[in-house]
Amino acid sequence: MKIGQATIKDIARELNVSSSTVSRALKDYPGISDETKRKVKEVAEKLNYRPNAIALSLRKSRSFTIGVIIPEVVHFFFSTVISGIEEVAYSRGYNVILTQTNEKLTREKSSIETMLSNQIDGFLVSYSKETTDFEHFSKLLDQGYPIVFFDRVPDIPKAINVMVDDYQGAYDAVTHLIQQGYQRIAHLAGPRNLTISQERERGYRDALTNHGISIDPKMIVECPIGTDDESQKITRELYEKSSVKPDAFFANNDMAAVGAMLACKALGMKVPEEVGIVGFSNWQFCSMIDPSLSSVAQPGFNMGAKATEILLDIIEKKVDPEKINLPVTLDTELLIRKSSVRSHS
Amino acid sequence: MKIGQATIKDIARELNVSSSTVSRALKDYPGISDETKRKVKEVAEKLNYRPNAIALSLRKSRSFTIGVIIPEVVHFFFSTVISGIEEVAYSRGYNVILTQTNEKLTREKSSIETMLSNQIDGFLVSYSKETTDFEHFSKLLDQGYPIVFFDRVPDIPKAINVMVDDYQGAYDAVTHLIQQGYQRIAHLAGPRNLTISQERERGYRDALTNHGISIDPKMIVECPIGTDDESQKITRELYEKSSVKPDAFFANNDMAAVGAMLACKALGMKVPEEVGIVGFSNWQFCSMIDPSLSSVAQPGFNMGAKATEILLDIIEKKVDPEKINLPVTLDTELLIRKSSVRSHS
DNA sequence: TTGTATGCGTTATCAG
DNA sequence: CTGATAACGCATACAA
Repeated sequence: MKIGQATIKDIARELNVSSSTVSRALKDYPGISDETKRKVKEVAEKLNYRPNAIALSLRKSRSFTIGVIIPEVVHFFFSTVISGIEEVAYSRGYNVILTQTNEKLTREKSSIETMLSNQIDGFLVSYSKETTDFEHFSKLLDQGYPIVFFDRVPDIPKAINVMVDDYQGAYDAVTHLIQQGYQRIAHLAGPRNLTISQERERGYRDALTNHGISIDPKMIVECPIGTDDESQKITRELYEKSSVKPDAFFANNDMAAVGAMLACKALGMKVPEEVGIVGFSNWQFCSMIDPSLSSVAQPGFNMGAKATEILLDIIEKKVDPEKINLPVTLDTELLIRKSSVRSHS
Repeated sequence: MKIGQATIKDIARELNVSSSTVSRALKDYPGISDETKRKVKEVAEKLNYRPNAIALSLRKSRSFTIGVIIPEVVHFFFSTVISGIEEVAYSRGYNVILTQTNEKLTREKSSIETMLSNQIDGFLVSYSKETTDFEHFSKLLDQGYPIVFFDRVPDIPKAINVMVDDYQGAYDAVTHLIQQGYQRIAHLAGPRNLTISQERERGYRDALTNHGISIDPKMIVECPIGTDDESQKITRELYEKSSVKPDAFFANNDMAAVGAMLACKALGMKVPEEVGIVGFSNWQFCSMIDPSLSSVAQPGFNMGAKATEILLDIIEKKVDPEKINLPVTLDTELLIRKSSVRSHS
């Protein structure tokens, strides 16, 4: 009827035994008669007994809950990561508490506080765009809290970082464009304070350099927001106000790539014949647009899964945090579609 | 140093007072000297005291945590809903525990069990495609657990349902197609056991009927999975194997709409000149594809926010569940883009 | 094989 | 104004 859930005591009373006996019987402790076990389990079933995880947490100082701090839930890549996290956590019997920071540092901090209050066993975090100081994380690490960072990872001592090989992904993408005969490849860069943006830019630069193409700073434009509108505007300006005339774009993300594509089309240029485009992330829509968008696929699900596995291994002391090969890097995969392939050079 | 968090007892010991005094001082109870309060707070600060939410939960039988059960995280609409949920929960001081069912009934049930074990204060659920029997929910409702269903809602007593006006959204979409001069409008329907699919189909039917167009059962095809591949195949078959030749599609979701669009293009038909297409959900990619896809926008964020507000109001007894006007329906908005607009009939 | 006592961190109740 | 005690549900060291 009402909410009063049955407890161990209720079972004990019903059977005229002590609650410790019930506790032990329920967990198949050695040294409890089969007869008692049977009866206890029977009554437990009858009363619809369900262990109180809160009481357990208090007792064990373990909540079997991990906290996930993420910039935005409504983001294809992050939602994919969450899915991987949830999957592994579920299979290993852990709960997932989720908060999004909306890219706000204050919210990042307050979420950490709340989660600490709730005695979570560990953190999985991808920090906000506002976060430039990592003191609040360092402190936790120093205190011995298990944290695994993913995707957006800080460069601080003891941090365990799981990331994709952004550098290689970018390098591959730009090399591909070069091989397709594109000569003046622009880069729509991401927010400069994020390591991932820096790595992708580095991959872009090295690919050009290693293929004997000199780097033109005007060809590198930052798209701090990352929407298609923004990059559409930036792309238009690149052609109209500047002397550079890119014949290809390597974008820091797919939205920016789509913006560039739309802008180029609007300016009367043909993709991929006149302009080649490659994005980053491989969002769902890549295969649905026309021409379909080549993109560097990030293994979001795997990243979430891997980060969670490491975190849980640390929590359960199956592994020594000091002994993990860092950083953990996952391979990207360049998916070549129509937007970057010229039938003939 | 190590994990041992400071507790009320630590503060009490440090000041040679009792823990009850500390507890009261921290909460600004009347009847504690300002002097004591000051000192307690000072030490609390110094020791970096943080209340143990788990102990509080045990004491109060309230966890300030709500459980969200959702089919898939990696889904634009659902991720939007989660965002709304998280936003409201955060602002009202609640945690969000998240699980995805991957459309599996067994997982739905086991997630409920886990959450009950964790003494969550209430549920927000959108059930799985496999769920046809709602006994597990009815039982909870009968026991007085607060549950608010959203999007995929069951037709059972006491259920509090938050949904979009799928009927009206579909009706508007089909009416729009008719007004654009399309005559043979097909419907790519969703899984039949979901109310939302039924409602959308009903809207489709009524729109046709009310505009004097008779309904051809062959024009209604179920797309149980909902991927673009599936609907691409189905669309092709519609033209090749069947005698019906639709000149428009109203799809149960955007992925299916894209599939239809791709299939039509592949068959050499022009969109929107020869075939009009309208989707449902207004995923991000709608504005990015060519031609841009008209779609019925669902207020996902608002749905999550609204559902959470209702749930928390019930939990905090600010509102009597019996007195809520049901169902709670949110308006859709038809976003007309290029895929359904003929310059001239 | 089972029972008793204690404690996890907090607060409500009752005394003083 | 403050302290002692019990209780939330459970697990375990120690006794029997």
